[in-house]
Amino acid sequence: MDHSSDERSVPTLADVARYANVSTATVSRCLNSPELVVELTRVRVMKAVAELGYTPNFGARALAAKQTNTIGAIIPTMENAVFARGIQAFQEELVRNGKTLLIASSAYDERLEEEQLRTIVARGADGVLLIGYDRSDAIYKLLKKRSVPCVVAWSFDNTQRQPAVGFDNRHAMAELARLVIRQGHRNIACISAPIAGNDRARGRVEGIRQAMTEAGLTGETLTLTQTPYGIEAGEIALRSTLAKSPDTTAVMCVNDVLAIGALRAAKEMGLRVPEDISITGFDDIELAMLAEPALTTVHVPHREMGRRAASMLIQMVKHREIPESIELPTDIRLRRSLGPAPK
Amino acid sequence: MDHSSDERSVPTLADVARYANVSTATVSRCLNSPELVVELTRVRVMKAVAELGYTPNFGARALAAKQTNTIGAIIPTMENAVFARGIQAFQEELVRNGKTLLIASSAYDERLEEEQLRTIVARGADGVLLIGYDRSDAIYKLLKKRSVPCVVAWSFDNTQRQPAVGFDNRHAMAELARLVIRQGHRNIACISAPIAGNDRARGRVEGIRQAMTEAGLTGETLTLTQTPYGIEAGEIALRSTLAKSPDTTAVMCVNDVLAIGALRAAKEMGLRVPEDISITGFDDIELAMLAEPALTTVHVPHREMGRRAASMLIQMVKHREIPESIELPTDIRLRRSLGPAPK
DNA sequence: GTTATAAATGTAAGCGCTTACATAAATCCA
DNA sequence: TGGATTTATGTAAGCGCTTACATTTATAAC
Repeated sequence: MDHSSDERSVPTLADVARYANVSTATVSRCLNSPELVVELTRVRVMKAVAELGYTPNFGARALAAKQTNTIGAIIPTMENAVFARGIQAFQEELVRNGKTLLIASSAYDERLEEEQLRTIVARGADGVLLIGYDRSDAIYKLLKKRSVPCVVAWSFDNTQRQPAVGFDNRHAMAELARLVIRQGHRNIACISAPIAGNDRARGRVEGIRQAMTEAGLTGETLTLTQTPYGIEAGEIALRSTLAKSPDTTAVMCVNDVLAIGALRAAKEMGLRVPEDISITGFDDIELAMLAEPALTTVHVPHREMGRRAASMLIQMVKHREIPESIELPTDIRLRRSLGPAPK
Repeated sequence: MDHSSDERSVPTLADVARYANVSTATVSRCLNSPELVVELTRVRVMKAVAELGYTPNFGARALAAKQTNTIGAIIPTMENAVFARGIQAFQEELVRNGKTLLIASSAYDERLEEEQLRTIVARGADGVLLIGYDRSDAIYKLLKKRSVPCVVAWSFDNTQRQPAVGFDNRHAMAELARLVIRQGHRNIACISAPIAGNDRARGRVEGIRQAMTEAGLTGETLTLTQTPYGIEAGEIALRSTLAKSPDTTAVMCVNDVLAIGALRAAKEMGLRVPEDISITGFDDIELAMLAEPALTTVHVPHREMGRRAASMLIQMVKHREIPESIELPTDIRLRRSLGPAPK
């Protein structure tokens, strides 16, 4: 079978030490703080490392050093381009700093998120990235108890204490809603992801409400439809929205994917966008620009968010201090899908 | 300083053992092979675990058990929706089996891939997922030396020895090319990702060539343009393709993203698709159906691929045997972007 | 050339867990 | 009922590394 422990087997620190004729401590130092070892020795040791093809055993290292150089991230799903992009940038920044990414997805499920966090913490992640603030207290407590630094991304709210890198969802959406209202829309509907346990979606919906109130649209209520993620889900949601409120002239979606679905459903129903109905999104994924008509949406700097979240986390791990949260700007991309309200 | 059994610090196995008044071995058994422990004791131990909030230390466990329950994956980039989707499914299947995903991205760079693999292996991944066959021998050797099981995804080629879950890129693209040729196209061009070190792209290009040869299109040579990934890159590539070969009537792209770019450039240049020029893609991402006109492409079951790759890897880790590779079917989605060749 | 000081290396004690082996308790069978 | 099994638990030896501390060697200061 596989007697993998011949002389062929995986070399250990001790093997390298023997081969280079030094102590294990010296080898360890060559690897971790080379400046403590005189050049001559260091060269000899490195040669031994190379010749034996030695790679440190992670478990042993973690055990002895109480540091894993691993950062965990729990995101709702990678299938959402927005997260995929942010996480890609996050990971690149980690690698640049010698960290590895441990990844898990929660499928927008709070219980699953907690479970995943437990395994990530048990694996000794030095820090964790979480999406949005909303989650059970148990999670924050666990993090605190194990003193694992944590940063929140995709949200920014200065009433919250968690360090975050994100943007103000409510504010960004309110801005867009004001624009919609300025176009004369009064019967506005919103298609949202489920807002329970999702402060990003909730913030966006609240933003619309806020803008409506500001504009004195108090008689009209906002027609809100909650739905899962996906283009098809957006299509269905538009139909049910129009069934509920046939007078709707503008549909604001909390993300571009739902908006694309809504756009499609509108076309299928023979409605012209934006002449008969306006539709807006959020995120500004590539699709937004490509849609027909192109989608008015809120642009979010996903890559920058990922990158800065990584830096922040690395700082927190290194210096054990709580940094200032970072609020990133968003801006509105005005495109054809938003037009004046029909008479 | 920290007498590790204060109530404040992280509890260890020994703490649990003391609390439950059993030996550490028994606690360990309760956690790993509960059937070896009599119910009464087990209940007591589990209660202790819960009350102390104990979580096993991963490093220690890995060190002692020589198993990490971690699976690594190195993908070119998560920003490509195709990989994001496959990896999401891969990860879900891992979690279902109690494994965690360690993820890295290579940015299509062979050297980076090797480096990432080293760190993943050093972290004791029990198995690794790689995309495509093409890579330096050093990588396969490393894997072999450390006897880390590895499966290749997104490619299937029964002349290769690596276990794989994928599809035959060449064959799938040849099929599509035959269709294109049957529509009367003779001046065909291809926009591809760089084919060096990318057997998927290369296979697809070869598929086109093969179909052309079969059809006796030997005089005509295939105009090949290689370009990085991205919609914009696709646009630029189309322009340069048409500059090189103005007679081109069909442009086959090796993925949908490039095709979308090409589509857009064609429109900008005032060309009608498919009346003036036909364009095809590969992957069948959501965008393909949404494009105007909708994109003819090859549908690939990305999620299934991810899921089955995970199962295969788990089997390999558990039973230490080399499984049969799995060839997944692809099928052509005929949509408006492909039409008969103009006169 | 001492001796004090700094630099380089070595020694060995864990880190928290698993598991082979030893021991004790429970069950079986003639 | 007493030994032979079987079942449950305990003991303790590592797993491969880091690092405090001890020791040796080089350098500086006089």
